[in-house]
Amino acid sequence: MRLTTKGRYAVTAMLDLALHSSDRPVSLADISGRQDISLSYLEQLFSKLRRNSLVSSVRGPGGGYRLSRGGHDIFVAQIIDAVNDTVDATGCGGTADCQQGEVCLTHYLWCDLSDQIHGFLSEISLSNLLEKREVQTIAARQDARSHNSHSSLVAEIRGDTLPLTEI
Amino acid sequence: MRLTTKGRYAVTAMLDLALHSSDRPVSLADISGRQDISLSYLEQLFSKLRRNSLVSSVRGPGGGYRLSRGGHDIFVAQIIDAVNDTVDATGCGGTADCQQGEVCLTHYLWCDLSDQIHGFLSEISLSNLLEKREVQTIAARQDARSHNSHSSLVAEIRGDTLPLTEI
DNA sequence: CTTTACCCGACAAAAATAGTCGGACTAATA
DNA sequence: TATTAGTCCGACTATTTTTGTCGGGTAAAG
Repeated sequence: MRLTTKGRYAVTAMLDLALHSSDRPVSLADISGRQDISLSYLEQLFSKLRRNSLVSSVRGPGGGYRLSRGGHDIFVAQIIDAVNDTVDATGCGGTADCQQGEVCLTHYLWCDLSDQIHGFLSEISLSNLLEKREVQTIAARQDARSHNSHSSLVAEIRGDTLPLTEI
Repeated sequence: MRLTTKGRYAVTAMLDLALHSSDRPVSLADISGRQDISLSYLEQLFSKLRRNSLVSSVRGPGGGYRLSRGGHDIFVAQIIDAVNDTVDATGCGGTADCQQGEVCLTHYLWCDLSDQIHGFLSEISLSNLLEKREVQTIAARQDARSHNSHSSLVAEIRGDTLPLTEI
């Protein structure tokens, strides 16, 4: 599990897709214009997203992409995994022949940590983000003053009460 | 919040330090030998760890590094943050002048997601890992057969019951 | 049959990662 | 006091990943 700008771009694009989905598919040019991601880069990302059956494509004029299933069934972790093809992450995988036992221990440790984050992001669906985001959009227009009103968005989604100490 | 091998190296090294801490400080050469991380790279990492007051150093023969405070008070998130100096992460920070409102929305979305992960990793201390890891070491020696016995280490630590679907 | 889009592979610039090297400085100890 | 084991530090480099660009395909609508 890696967390880089690549995954962020993918999540952003997928959210844009969910946000603008209707009867007509959404073209990458539209997403590119709205989200300020280069068209060619979007093509690469969506190629992977399509191969991982997160989106389906429609070719020709008026074509574009659609979510392959409902936004409630597409999770942030799936999107990030789809664009991060190098799932190796550790060097020695599974049957690990790292020198002594100790190296393997920290290796396993990291895998567990990584898996936990994965599990965490597997709980947040596109719909979760979308629904809250719509509310947020309206709220942002209504009181365009308090710049910190977004700070517990995901916490609200998950119903957590984490204190989120000092980022 | 980024999640790369750099952070993994740092966490691994810090865990090694906690594991071998006694009256005498631990030299980087020792950690390098045990964890198979190049000495020079460790020097870079520990330079940042020291500047972030996660470790303290003792120079001269018999010198090395010590945890600056108890392992129960050092958290995974702090270690990862310490070695990832580029805390920018988003391009437009805070007062964001991204084109329209929409870009800012996904921007904020990602910040929230990132903050959640950060909060998550802020709950796991070095001691948490160390304690469980010792148990794990013994367990690994006892039944060196079932290769999947490590799969819910962190879940156990946090008392979660996440189903950890398909990694 | 032209246009609009997806599709695809090769290429490339830029950044981050991972590691090297040489030379300081510091303090224990022989 | 000379040696030695360690941290410290900056510069340099190689490799990989990110972030694209480019050129040419293919499919389908009008």
